[in-house]
Amino acid sequence: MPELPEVESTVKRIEPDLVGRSIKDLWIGWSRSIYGMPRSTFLKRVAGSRIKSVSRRAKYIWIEFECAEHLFIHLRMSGNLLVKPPSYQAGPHDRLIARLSNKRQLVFQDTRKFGRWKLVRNPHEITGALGVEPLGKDFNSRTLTEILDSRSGAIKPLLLNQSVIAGIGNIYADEALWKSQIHPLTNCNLVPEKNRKQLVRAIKSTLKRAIELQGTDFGDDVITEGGDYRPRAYGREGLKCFRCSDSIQRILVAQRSSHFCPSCQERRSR
DNA sequence: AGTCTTGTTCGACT
DNA sequence: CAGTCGAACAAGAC
Repeated sequence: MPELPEVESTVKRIEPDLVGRSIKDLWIGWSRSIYGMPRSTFLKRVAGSRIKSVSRRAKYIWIEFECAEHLFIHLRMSGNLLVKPPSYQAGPHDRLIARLSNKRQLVFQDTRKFGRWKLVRNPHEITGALGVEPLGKDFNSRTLTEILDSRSGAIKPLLLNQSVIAGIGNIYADEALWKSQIHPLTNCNLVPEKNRKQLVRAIKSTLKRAIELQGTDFGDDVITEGGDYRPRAYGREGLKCFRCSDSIQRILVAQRSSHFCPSCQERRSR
């Protein structure tokens, strides 16, 4: 399940193969992977235009063309992007393949078909809806405090709200809360001062560490490959907490499974 | 064969 | 407006 670290890793991996190339043709295995336009329109709009940059904003891969078109790719649950040699033949989970000017192929694999490619002229159409970048300078204990004090609900759904903080998903939300010892149901405005500083540090360090390790690997996930990050809380229901050896619990918070240690993540709410 | 799980977005509702 | 809830998306595990 690609979140910010997996997206960042993907960008770093494919960027060198893409910059300076253009898209010559597009093979479509699942047309709904392209958001809101037919292949012909997509090709017409980027025809002959070289890729200027490949970057990341939140969980989006952002490909900018010299013709000032912007392609935003969201991997959702099972998406992955790979650059393959000219001889590569489409596999069963390949949904889109862009043939590049150097004959290599940008392959979009997506078992569950939730991922999307969206081409826009105005990048603000996508980025305008996104909150602060958690690894950026303007995410710090002062800005987090402003956010927390203006909210009444539980902390966990806030961390997942992309219009507030953009890029954290279910895995790293649980990880950051475990690290800063905050119960997922704690009301935002009741998070103690000292835990707020810890939370900012926990979010940044967890995301950075996961980027270094190229994300999290789940044996049961078909596509998401590689990563060496090992969760402390997420997916560890019934296993021992690495801090206090109590048993990690799983509960539903805003319909999302949330993993935490009942002993060292004290609940402050109600 | 049916149920459950998974992350995100969106619309309906309180 | 803030927040919750359910639906929808699709496939795989059991």
